[in-house]
Amino acid sequence: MSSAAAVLERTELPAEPEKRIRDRAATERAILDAAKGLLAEEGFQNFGINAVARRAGCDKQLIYRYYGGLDGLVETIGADLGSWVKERIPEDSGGMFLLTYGDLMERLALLYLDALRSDPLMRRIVAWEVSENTEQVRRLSEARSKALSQWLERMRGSLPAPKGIDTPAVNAVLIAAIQHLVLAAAIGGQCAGISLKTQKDWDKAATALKRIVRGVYG
Amino acid sequence: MSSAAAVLERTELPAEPEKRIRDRAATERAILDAAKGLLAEEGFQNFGINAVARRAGCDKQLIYRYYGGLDGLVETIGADLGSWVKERIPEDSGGMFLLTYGDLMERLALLYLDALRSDPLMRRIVAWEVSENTEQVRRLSEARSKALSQWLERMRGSLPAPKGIDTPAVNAVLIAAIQHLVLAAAIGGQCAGISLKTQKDWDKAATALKRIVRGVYG
DNA sequence: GCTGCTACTCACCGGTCGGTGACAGGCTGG
DNA sequence: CCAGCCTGTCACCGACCGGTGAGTAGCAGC
Repeated sequence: MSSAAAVLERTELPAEPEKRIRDRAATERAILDAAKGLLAEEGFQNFGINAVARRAGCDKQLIYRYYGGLDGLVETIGADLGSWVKERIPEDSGGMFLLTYGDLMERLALLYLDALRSDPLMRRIVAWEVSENTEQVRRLSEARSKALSQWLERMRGSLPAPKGIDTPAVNAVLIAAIQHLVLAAAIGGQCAGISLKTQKDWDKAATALKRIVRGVYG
Repeated sequence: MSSAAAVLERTELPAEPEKRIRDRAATERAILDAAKGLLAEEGFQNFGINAVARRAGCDKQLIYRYYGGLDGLVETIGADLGSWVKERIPEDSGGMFLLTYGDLMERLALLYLDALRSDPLMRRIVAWEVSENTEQVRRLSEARSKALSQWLERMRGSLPAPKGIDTPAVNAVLIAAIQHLVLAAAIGGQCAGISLKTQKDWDKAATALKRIVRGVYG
């Protein structure tokens, strides 16, 4: 074992992440970013103290010190979900007037579909929610659903709900459908027999979704 | 350490599962049952060779020998899913005539909802499918979707599909909705803001589902 | 009784997990 | 200058993981 080999190995390592030296804020950020990235890329299966510390390039002890362990870290991620919503709320109505409840829900469904499709972290969190029933997941779930409902509320504005329809139940079914479609697609590229890989596939799914929304809400 | 203590401990153990002695078939069955039970009760998180062997009351070596490891065992579980369908297919039409495609899909949606609700193993498998993308899960997923599609096909009979509607896409959305509702309910007792605990909650969800089906298919 | 096969158990491997305590080095207030 | 704090490192713990090789109990045929 020559020192040359060691040097080679070192230089081969990808982008030695610029040693933070005694900069707590930067370290905390690195840990949080590592946690979010890891969760988004690997899922909750391999999400653990050791993995996060490895990815953040610091000692796991710091995670205990700064966040009080994995639970605190997850809670911090949950607290960030509020900002997720804010980033993704389109403030305008996309240039169209939402005259009816059907208009609103169609737009909302399609927006939510795209938002979830383009956000691996959120997808992993949703998958986590339906797979494990621990305290940390419950808290995360609560944060997510709160963020979502705020989003819905904001989109809804002052539009009156249609009479004679249990809108919360119907909307829950729609949301459930969207979430499951996106989860299944992200994992296996298909759901219940239809392929969900290309944009064309997604267009068909979106059309079906629109048809369903219009079917109930007109 | 007196032998009395050992005896006490032994008698305290729950239902010492009647030592199978050199009965390979029984051992194989015990392993398979343990695997299914463990998966249904604990989920895929803690599903491993050691846990299955512990529950089956035998050495994990036997799992390697008889099933070729966890993968083979999972595959065997998948093969059993066909029988799951057969057990749950109501051969009659529930005493009603299914005149339209809407009739069929409504009945099918409600049946699938109840079937999933009452089968923890199937729920865990669905949750697994949207959480992990390994070969074993893919195979399991394939077996499940095949069993499901056969079920649908059998229910459908010779009813013509409505024109002008992308029925596969619409049905996929419906199936997705059902699966996600049941998964979310089984974990947290709610989904997208509505509670899913009591039978009354489920009635409301079922009504919403019916309304949606009738909205698209008439 | 001996041989040989099958069913089965045990002990151990390397590795990773979450978690903790001790310690080194730099910065800061005095 | 030094004491004390803060940041970060390191070594280590017990538990569990999947996986393997060696060894043991029970039964058949001869």
